[in-house]
Amino acid sequence: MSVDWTPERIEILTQLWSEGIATSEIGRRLDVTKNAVVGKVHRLGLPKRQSPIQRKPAKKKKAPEPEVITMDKLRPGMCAWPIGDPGMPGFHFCGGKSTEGKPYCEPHCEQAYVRNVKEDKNAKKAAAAAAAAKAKAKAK
DNA sequence: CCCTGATTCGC
DNA sequence: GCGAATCAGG
Repeated sequence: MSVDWTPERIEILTQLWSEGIATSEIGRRLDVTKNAVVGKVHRLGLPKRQSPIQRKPAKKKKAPEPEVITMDKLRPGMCAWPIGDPGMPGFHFCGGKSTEGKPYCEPHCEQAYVRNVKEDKNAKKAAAAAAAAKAKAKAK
C-alpha cells in the first residue's frame, strides 16, 4: 500500500496519466490500487478521460434530499420565508433555523426589513458601517 | 464478464 | 487527503 504521495510518485502518476496509461497499469507501476490512482488523479485536477460517462445522482447510500418545506412541514423555529406564490403548487418555505423571536432566518430577516431605499447614499454608508461593526464584533 | 474511468463517502 | 466501494460506459 502507499505510504505517502511523494512529489516523485505524483510526478510519475501525472506522467503516466498524460501518456494515456490505464489506471490499473499505473497502479501496478506504483504499487497501489487503480482506485487510489484515479482518486488521486481526480483530486489533482488532471484532465479527465472517458468523458461520456455520467454517473447517477448518487443513491444507495443515503438520501441527502434538501427536503422541500411545505406548509405541513413548517414548524416553530423554522424560517417562514415564503418560496414561490402562496396557493400555487410547490409553494413552500425557506425552513432554515429562524432567529430567536423572529419568523425568519437571518438572511431573510435582512430582506424582510429592507426599506424602499434606492440610490440613497446614507443607506449605503449606513450599511457599510453596520457591516464593519458586525465584522468587528464577530472578530472578537 | 472483462475492461475502463468517475463519484461518493467513511476514515 | 486518502482510497475502497460503488457506479456507469464500453
